[in-house]
Amino acid sequence: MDQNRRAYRRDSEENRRAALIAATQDLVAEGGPQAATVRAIAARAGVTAGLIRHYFQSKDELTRAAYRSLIDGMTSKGSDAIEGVGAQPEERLAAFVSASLRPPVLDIAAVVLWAGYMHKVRTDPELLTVHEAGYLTYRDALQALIAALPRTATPEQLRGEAIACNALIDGLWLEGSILQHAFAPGEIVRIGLQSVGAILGVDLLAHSSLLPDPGKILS
Amino acid sequence: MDQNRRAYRRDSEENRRAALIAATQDLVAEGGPQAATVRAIAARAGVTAGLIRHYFQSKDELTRAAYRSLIDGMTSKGSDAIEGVGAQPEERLAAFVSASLRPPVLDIAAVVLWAGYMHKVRTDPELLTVHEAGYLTYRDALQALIAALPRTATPEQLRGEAIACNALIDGLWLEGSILQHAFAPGEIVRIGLQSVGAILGVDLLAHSSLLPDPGKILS
DNA sequence: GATCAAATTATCCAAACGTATAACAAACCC
DNA sequence: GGGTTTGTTATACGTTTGGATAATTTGATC
Repeated sequence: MDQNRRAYRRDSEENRRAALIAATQDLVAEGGPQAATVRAIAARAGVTAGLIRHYFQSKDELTRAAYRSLIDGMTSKGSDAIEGVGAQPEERLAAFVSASLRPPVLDIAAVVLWAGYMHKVRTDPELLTVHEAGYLTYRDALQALIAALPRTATPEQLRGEAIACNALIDGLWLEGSILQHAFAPGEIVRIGLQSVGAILGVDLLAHSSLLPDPGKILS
Repeated sequence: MDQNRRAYRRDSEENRRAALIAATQDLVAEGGPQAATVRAIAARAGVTAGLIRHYFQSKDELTRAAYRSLIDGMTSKGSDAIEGVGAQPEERLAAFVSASLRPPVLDIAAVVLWAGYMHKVRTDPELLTVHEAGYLTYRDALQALIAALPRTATPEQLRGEAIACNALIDGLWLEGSILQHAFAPGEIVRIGLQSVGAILGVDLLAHSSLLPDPGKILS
């Protein structure tokens, strides 16, 4: 037995894969794609580099898995927010929009992480599929909420409105995250609700508790 | 004289720096930040790697210069578009919006290039300043066009509207570029004009020649 | 046309990269 | 509790990285 050999505990495939994916995301968010080397990922996950290739065919495959995990997480956050909210359509839409424009979604680390994968999304057809599926899932959820509003709208109109509201949220998410100091607390959410309302011809501000937890916002 | 030594011509500092910056942008757009190695950049620019350090203190400084160049180029495209357009406020705003949602701005390579710098923007205070300056320049130009509309609006309202319209354009630019095939030709521009108009309470579609060059759009 | 500063190339270096493979040991089975 | 499996570590390899420095050629000056 080698005294200098590192002690370790076996773990389930599930846990190891999750740990490696989380480590990858952390490193990309902190230091960009270049920081996510196999050695750094392994160190962050508390294992040695060789183990990566035991669970993933290559580093690229780990990268793909990490991107899938990111997209799944981000798109689900929106839908999670409308669970437990009242049945009033305006209220539900407002909750959906608000959740996407507040931490942990509105977060510079999330933007950096997302942007770090952009190039691979363009290059790798599989990742483009993941991106598109995530985008459409989110947009469809948004469109369903819009369709539930007490208005009459053609399918074409609904599609355009969903695309526009989605884009508005994306843009606010981007700049609100990157230039956090350039906006007042709650300003991004307020502008989002106001503008989505303007696009759809409804008043969302009236149907949203602008400060769902004032204590936390001030802290 | 070494027969094998590479032949070369002297060039102005201006040209060399521009060539190196252009090569850097090309490579980042094509293969992501990792593809922009000093050797690849030099090869693309038609020189040898050592020359980079002759004109830039380090690779990082070249990277910064390339990002500055990108931001300057993108923000100016919007303002360029309203030159020569009639004096009618709606018409000018429509031209500004349209230009930002069409090639060469609406372009997956531009998005990938922009995203490739995201991490450095977060890390490097100098790049964050460049980003913020570019963002504010564009938004201020937008706000000036909005202020010129035949309406009455408070400064606070104007600020919010400019932020919202800017975000809407950003979001449409992003998804319209990445998922080009998911939208009909001209759909992004139409949705942009329609939604910006809805936010501001004016009809931009009526004031824009939706197909400024139908032949080109169909080709 | 000899001189000379500057532009450009060539070469070298230590470090870090992803990957491959062999050695080891922890948990499980019977 | 001995044997087997396989999760995990250790080590090595060839390549590429950004940076430093030396050698050389260019174009301008006088």
